[in-house]
Amino acid sequence: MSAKVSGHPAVARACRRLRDAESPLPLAELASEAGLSPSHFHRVFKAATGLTPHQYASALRADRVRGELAAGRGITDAIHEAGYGSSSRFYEGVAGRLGMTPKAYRAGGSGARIRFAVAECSLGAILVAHSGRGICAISLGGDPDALVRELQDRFPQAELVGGDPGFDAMVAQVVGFVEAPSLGLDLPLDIRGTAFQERVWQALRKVPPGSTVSYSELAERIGQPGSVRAVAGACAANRLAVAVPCHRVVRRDGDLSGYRWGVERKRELLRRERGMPPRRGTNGAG
DNA sequence: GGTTCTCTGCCGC
DNA sequence: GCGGCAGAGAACC
Repeated sequence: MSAKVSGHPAVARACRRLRDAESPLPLAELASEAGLSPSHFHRVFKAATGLTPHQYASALRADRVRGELAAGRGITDAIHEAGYGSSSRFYEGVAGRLGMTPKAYRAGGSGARIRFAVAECSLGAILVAHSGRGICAISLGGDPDALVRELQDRFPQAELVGGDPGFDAMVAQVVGFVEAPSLGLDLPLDIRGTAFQERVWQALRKVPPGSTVSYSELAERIGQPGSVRAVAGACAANRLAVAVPCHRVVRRDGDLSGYRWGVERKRELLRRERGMPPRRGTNGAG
């Protein structure tokens, strides 16, 4: 277990440097501060964080924009404050980071179009939502209406489009994946989180079906053994059931801990992934 | 459109 | 574990 986080104080320091830096830091500079060659530092950093230094830095910048926008700052100011040299550069990459324009983001998703559908699977109702970039929500529950309300709460201003017939094939693919996670999901995901959350989610996606990790193990895997609570928080913030397999995180003592979509569903997912027969009475439906 | 930087794979120590 | 290099691709101007 307590896999020692192989000599990564350098990485932690680099992360702090990136956080504090006003302007982008070149790889060579980070590496020399870490006392490593650029190529080796790059490898070590990615192994520890799940992101390359460059990806990590842009995730941080996007965090800052989100923070500035959430604080009600003007869009141009927010982009500038976050460390983007020019707004055109920000807009080039923003679709990927925010999933929508800054104006739309600030307005709670207004103008964004989110297609969704609710289906039945063996775990009850399942909602799948797509932002145009990728799947932005997969949620499970007993009551389909509640799932839709939850989506609406999350994107209060977005235009939610349901019942799109062209959407069925994709939903079927997601349902198939939920029924058998080991098959993998061959669809792009629209994952949106803070830099830290994205690291945790990356690490989660590397946990193979049928196995579990503890929160502290996960914290070690992202190179921050002291951040167990933050890791648990990031797991809890996951919006993509099964695709980001937060159900594979359990307490060290074997306790299942919690699950956004119901601890019974977590139990059932884990049973299936271990090749055990499905249990009756888990799903709300039949 | 050219240059610089990033990123990865591979090999050597 | 670490360095270095090559080649492809992305970022930047």
